[in-house]
This record gives sequence, C-alpha cells and structure tokens, in this order.
Amino acid sequence: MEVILSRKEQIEQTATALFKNRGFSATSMRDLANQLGIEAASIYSHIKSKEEILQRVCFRMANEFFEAIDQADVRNASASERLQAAIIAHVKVLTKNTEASAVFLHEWRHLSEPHHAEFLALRNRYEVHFREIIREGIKAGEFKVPDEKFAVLTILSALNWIHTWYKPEGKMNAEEIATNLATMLLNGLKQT
Amino acid sequence: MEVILSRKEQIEQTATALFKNRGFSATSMRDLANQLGIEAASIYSHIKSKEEILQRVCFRMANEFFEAIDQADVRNASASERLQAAIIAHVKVLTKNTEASAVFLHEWRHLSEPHHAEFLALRNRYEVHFREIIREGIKAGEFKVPDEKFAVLTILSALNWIHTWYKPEGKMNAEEIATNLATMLLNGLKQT
DNA sequence: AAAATTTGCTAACGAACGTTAGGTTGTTTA
DNA sequence: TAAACAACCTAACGTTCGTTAGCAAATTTT
Repeated sequence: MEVILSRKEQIEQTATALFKNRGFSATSMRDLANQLGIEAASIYSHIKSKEEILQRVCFRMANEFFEAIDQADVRNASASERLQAAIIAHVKVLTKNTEASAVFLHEWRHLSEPHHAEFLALRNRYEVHFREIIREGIKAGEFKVPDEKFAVLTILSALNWIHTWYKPEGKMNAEEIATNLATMLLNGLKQT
Repeated sequence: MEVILSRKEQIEQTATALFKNRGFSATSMRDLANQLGIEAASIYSHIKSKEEILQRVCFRMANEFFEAIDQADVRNASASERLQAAIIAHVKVLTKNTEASAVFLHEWRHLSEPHHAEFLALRNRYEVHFREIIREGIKAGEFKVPDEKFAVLTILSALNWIHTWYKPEGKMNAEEIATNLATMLLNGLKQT
C-alpha cells in the first residue's frame, strides 16, 4: 500500500517530523532542505512560508480530531459509553500519526495571529464536547467528580502523552491502548 | 515575606517565565534583556551562556522532584499509600513553581550533550521509583494493570499538565488538587 | 582611602536565519 | 512542436542571533 505523495506533501511530512523532534523554532529551513536533499530556497517553489507548514499541520489535525469524536459519538447512550467512545476515537487519531499529533499538541503556540486565536477557539470547542459528556454523567449519577473542567483536562492530559512513547510495532496496539486507557480513566471517575 | 533575589536569580526567574511562554529557542537574549530593563550584553556579566540558564532550571527542578518523593516515601506502607504520597509530593512541586516546572517538563530537549543524556538518565530514574511502587501493588493484589510502565506514564502524564492551568488564586488549592488526582488515579488502577 | 566586586554600557563580531530574484532543466500539456 | 509547468539551482538580501571586548560607574569589602 504505497501512497504516492506530492512534493508539497513530502515537505510537510518531513517538516512535521523535524518539528516534533526539535520544535518549530529550532528547526531551520536549511535543516528541512537538508533532510529532503535539496536547497533551502527550493522549498519556496512549493510553499509560501515556514509558518504555512505549521498552519496546515495544526488545522488538519484539528479537523481529524473533530471528525473522529463526531463519528464516534453515539446519541442515546450513557455518559460512560459516550466518554469511552470519545476516548477511543481520540487515541486512534493520536496513534495513527504521532508526529503530526505532537506538532498539533505542542507547536501551535508558534502560530501567528489570527491563526493562533482561531486554533485556541477550536481547541476549546473540542474540550467543551468532553465537558458536556462529563456533566451529563454527573447529573445521571454515573460520575463523581469535584469539577468537570478539571476532569476533562486530566483525561486529555493522560491521553496526550501517548505520542512520546507509542510505536506501531510495540507490544500493545492502538486498540488495546485505547480501551485500557478508557477503562482506567472511567474507573477513576466513578469514585465512591 | 519579601525574598531578596540576587541579580543572577532575577535573570534566571525572568528567563524561566519566557522559556515557559515562548519556548527556549523562541526566546532571544534581547527579549530577556528587554524584560529585565537592561542590554543583552549586560546579562553576560552574570551568566556564561543562554544554555546555562536552562541547565540550572532543569537540574534544580530534577533535584526538587527527587527530594519531594524521597521525603514523602513511607516505608512499611501499602503500595496504594506509597503511590498516593508520591503523587501528592509530585503535584506539590509542580504547583509550587509552575514556570520552572513547565521548563523542566518541555524544554530539557534543548540541552546539549552531555547534559541532555544526564537529564534523561535522571528522569528515567524518577520513573523507576513509580514503577517499583506499581509493581509492588500488582504483586500484593492492590492494582490490576496491564503494564506497569504504561501505568506510570499515564499517571505522570495526567499530573504533568497541571502547570498549564494551575493558578494559586484558583478555587482549588494545591492540596485539594493533589488529593483529588491521587484518588482518581488510584481508583483507575483498582479496576476489577 | 584603596581595592575589589557588582552591574551595567556601547560597539561590534561572525554566524545563522527566512526569504526573494532570476535562471536552468526536464517533463507534461496543448 | 511549441507552450506551460514543475522542480530545483546559485547568489544574495536584510535581519536577528548569541556572544565578546573593552570600558565606566557605583557599591561593597578590606
């Protein structure tokens, strides 16, 4: 299943790996060019600026995360089931592309305005989705939690370091990781 | 309780705030100087290099984390109690200085060798401490967890984003946050 | 009062940075 | 076959970077 990438996509992919490993600011266009085997100036035949790459990665991943939890959301289900589905969907996106996920999670702060503000608004909307499930679960007596925002941030935090250690060839596959995390975190919410 | 700081400590503190907010690479010595109200060159009367600041912050925090879990460790206690104590100790260090914690957690990768390798060794040793508690808990039947490394990383991940939202004047104080997180995470480990 | 230390300055260095201009080559389209 | 395009080059631009040299003033120590 060999996917053929356009030059622009190659550049984006290579840049993503560098942004993850060294950070956006510590990655120079000459580093990127070197990795691609061309001159730095040549990159500008395909992209407009260094930040354009960052923008494309950040907003593409934001879309992927939204689509994933939207598709996974099962209406008319209990809060526990809905939260489990959202967690699994989130983890699947994270593990499908750990490099782009790392950039999405850590490098967005180097976006300039108005992209920076737009990104934060999206991220907040994403968290609201989780917050609503938690609130529903509290009302239904499924969850016992001191603060819903606190709970959401803790859950997402626990999930969002997967990219630092996940390897597709590791002993746990994405599905197992997702369900293990989901049951562990759900148990944590049901404290008596 | 006004603490008088030496100029060197002032520089380190101001730099730490900038490193947290913009990242090490995106913070220039001229930014730092500007914040201090002096010229960039003047900073070099007090420090040897930009990286020296990063080194001091990273290794000072590493020490603080080690001391905290060492002091909190209660021998002859159950694994649950030991883990709870370690989590609370960890959270207290995190909340006592969120800026230095953020640098410790995210900016260490900009250390040059051999400091980079030394730092990673320390961090690994720290994780081993938690891993041993988890293993003890599994053997004693207190915890049911698929993989001890997995559990430790999940716990630390859940804790290590506190610095992004914690405010001393917020509605939860450090103690409450620590115990809430500890009970939530401990419950997660006791899944049936 | 002399010596030492602290704290800062101006000026400048060489290197690295993101990016642009203008040109060449090979491939695809009309 | 001509025109258009894709992909890359060399050369260079203006800027910013971390840092050094050398000096001046104030403060502290001896």
